[in-house]
Amino acid sequence: MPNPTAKTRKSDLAAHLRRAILTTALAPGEDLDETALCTRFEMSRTPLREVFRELAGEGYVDLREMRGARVSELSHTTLRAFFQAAPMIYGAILRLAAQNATEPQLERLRKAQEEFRATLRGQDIAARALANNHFHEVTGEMAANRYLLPSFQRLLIDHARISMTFYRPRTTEMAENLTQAANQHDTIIDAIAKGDANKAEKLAIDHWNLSRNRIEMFVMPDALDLTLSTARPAAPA
Amino acid sequence: MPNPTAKTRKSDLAAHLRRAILTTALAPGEDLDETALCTRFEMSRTPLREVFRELAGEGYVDLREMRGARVSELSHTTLRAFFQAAPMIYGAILRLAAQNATEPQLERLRKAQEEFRATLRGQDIAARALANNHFHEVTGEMAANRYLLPSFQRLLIDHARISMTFYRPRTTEMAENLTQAANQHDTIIDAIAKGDANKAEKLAIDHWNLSRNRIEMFVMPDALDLTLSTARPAAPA
DNA sequence: AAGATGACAATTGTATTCAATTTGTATTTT
DNA sequence: AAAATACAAATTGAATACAATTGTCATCTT
Repeated sequence: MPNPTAKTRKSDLAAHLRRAILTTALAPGEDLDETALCTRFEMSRTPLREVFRELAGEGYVDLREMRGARVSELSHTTLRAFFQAAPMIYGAILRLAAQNATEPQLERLRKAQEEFRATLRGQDIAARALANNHFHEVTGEMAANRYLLPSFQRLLIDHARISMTFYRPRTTEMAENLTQAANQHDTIIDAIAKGDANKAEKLAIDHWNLSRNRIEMFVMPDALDLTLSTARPAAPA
Repeated sequence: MPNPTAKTRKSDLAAHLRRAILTTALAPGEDLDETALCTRFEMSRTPLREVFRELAGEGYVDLREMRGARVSELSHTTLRAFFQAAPMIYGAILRLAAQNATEPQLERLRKAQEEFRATLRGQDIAARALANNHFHEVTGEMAANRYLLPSFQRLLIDHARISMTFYRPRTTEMAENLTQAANQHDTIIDAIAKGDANKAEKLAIDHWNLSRNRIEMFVMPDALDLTLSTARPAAPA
């Protein structure tokens, strides 16, 4: 073998791009320079462009005719679609996860949660977003439903990016919110381990409601704008 | 322009493959020969392989390392996942469609339904599957939710293929079942036109239950195999 | 004769080259 | 001076040539 890295260069590049996009190191809408990445990862344009198409299929990037690849957009309007779909999809994912999870998968979920908690003690919000993303990806695997997975993974991509955009905990209130999320992860693990599908589904919905509150705290710093949220329960005081 | 077809060859190939896969002219699991398709569509391997990756992202084909592309599998076990996900996703799609549909979209939906009814009078089951597929794709557009769409489109792919595999109406009973499906399409159009989200969601679930019954009529000619469907209402006598 | 080993053929992946399209810039025209 | 057009540079798409991998068949060994 002439180059020991030859075989993994493509997956390395894909992994790198995924991480960079999830952490918004590559911002939504940013375009990706083919030639720059070619030199950086020491490969020709052909395999690189194949990686682009692969990532496009997963929802990480958009490909435009004769106009190159760019990181998929994260517009204001997609937030609405996001919170419309997220509770339902994730409810279904956790319901199925509770029904189908294997012991090795559960072990990996516990480990993912451990690593997520570790990031709570630090200040690296990118690491935190990735750890949280990984936790949820494991639950997606557990569900083992090829029809739900593509939607779920798109939700996870944008969830990570929304986190990076909005969740920079400044107040103690928001820090508490994070701890609460971690606690929810624990109860989710518990429900899956017990095979309690109904509880798992309910916990999923709670988890996303918490997420929504956390975003609303940021998007609407005070209760000035009442046109968007009419009759919702107030964020936890 | 040296070749007038040059620009559309890729989309032509993609469209051809999609149709062939939906109608099972290309059977699930069948491998796709690169060189054969290259000569058939008069293009080099580079753009062809890009089309493969594109279709892989949409769920039409599977790409295996160093082992070529093949039409995505449709195993017996996926049927279970299919009917677990379909009612929920399609319920959500029709709910959103009722909320968001525009008048031009409604017009296209009515036209799609007309064409579907036309296929009921003929014997071309491939044309029927494609027309039905198109009807549902329009509803997917109406929903305009980028998170739900990828799952929905995968469901539609396999729904078309399952139709081609199982729904060859031999008995009058099954022909009636098809007419019923067409009638449901009409009521769905009505609910969307009126913006009745609750009704649209309910109709979606009914529609898939009818689908499931139709499949069960075929998969289980008599009630011998009870491991898959335990306590469900019997198929319409 | 059965299994293993190695060479060859077929297929897939990558690099390079060439062509077509877009974009930015400069010049010309009004 | 502003706008429009033409030209050039940069970027993207496709084709061909080349390298690496896999699978098959034949031969050799036990």
